[in-house]
Amino acid sequence: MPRVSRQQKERNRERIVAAAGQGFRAHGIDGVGIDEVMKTAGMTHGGFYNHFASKDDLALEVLNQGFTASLGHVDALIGAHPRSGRAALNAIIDSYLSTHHRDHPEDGCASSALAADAGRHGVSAQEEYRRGLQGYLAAITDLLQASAKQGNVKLDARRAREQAIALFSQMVGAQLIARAIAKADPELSDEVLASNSKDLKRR
Amino acid sequence: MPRVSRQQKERNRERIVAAAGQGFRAHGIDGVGIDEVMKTAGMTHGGFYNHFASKDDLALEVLNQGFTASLGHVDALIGAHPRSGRAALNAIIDSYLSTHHRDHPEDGCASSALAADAGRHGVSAQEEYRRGLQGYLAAITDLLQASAKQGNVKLDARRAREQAIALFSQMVGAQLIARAIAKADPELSDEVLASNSKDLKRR
DNA sequence: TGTACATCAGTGAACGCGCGTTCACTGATGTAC
DNA sequence: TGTACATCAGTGAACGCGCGTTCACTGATGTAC
Repeated sequence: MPRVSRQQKERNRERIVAAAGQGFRAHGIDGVGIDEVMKTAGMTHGGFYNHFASKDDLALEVLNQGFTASLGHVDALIGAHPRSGRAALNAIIDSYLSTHHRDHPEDGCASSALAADAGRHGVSAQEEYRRGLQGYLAAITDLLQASAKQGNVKLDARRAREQAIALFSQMVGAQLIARAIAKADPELSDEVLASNSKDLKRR
Repeated sequence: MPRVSRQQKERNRERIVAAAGQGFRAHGIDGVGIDEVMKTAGMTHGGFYNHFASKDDLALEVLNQGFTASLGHVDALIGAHPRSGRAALNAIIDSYLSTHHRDHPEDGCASSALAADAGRHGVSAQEEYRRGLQGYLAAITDLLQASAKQGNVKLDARRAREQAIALFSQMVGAQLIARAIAKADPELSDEVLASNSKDLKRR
């Protein structure tokens, strides 16, 4: 049957990245094979190397795209609350700490799903992670400043960034812990999400 | 040469668990093989199955022992500050968010090193994680209540637990993020630890 | 525009390696008398 | 206490499987004229 048009090739590449993104997030980079990724993308494994030099190369692309997608989601939430930084922040918190996000890491934030993988991978994977992280932090810092301004509270840039880091760290940790016990103790897992959500909104 | 005395066998088992604990924390459960664990423990791989039924079985033991050890460390820190819950809390925060802890996951907290692994493993691994988590939360809840009492602040049990969950989640998230970018951007990694430390102590 | 040829995306078999697990063997340990 | 035998912890080779990667092949796509 092959060969396939340039356009089709590009579509296929995107399907591979999408399939790998879901698989890697759900089961870790080492937890999913090329074979499975390609099958999910609707092809056989052999063609993989027409698109990527190696599995690591794919992982970099997944990190890159994953953060872009997540940041898009954050921007959409911000756009839905144009008048209030606080409301936008709360929407982000609710979305991030939802049970749905816990139960569907494959469609969720790359930062929580792949933090451990990035820590154990090479510099280039960490580069990608870093880029995504900076994006998140910038967005949250802006919201915190907007929110402070709207509430007539003083908040200098340094302090806003500090708080953004704290807030994001807490969301990531909460999600990881909630997932780590989701199967064994759903109630405790729910409690972890709920307590963090309450605490974050009180800040 | 073998066989070996009962006592020696017990010692060997402990060496295996210790070696696996360090390896698993540093590289993930899937990142270290039986062969490597046994070599580190000073034996050849064949004897492994005289001690454990499977690698998963070993992983459970590692989780179990790992949390016990970490909780012992926390207790020691608390013991060093018998008069002040706040001082003990700050000591825990400093220890947890130290660059040393970031750079030596193999000797560090099982909760941050193995959260992702637990989330992806079966119910029994999550059971162990849950047991350890409850231990941490109980210790922190107590400290928060002691600290509040010493400062003549009202803090009911439910609220103390809520804060303990938030605090611990933040520490775990901070460490995971710091590790995820440690090689690619040490400065940002340091900033993540420092900002979280400041923020946590302000609470 | 049509024809002839080169390119190359996807296929599926195969390779090589690592890893979890098994097994026959050995000889020191533990035990029964 | 000593002797004879059974047990079994560690050894190292081997097995089997999965996974990342390679490769010869095919036939549709892209291109040169």
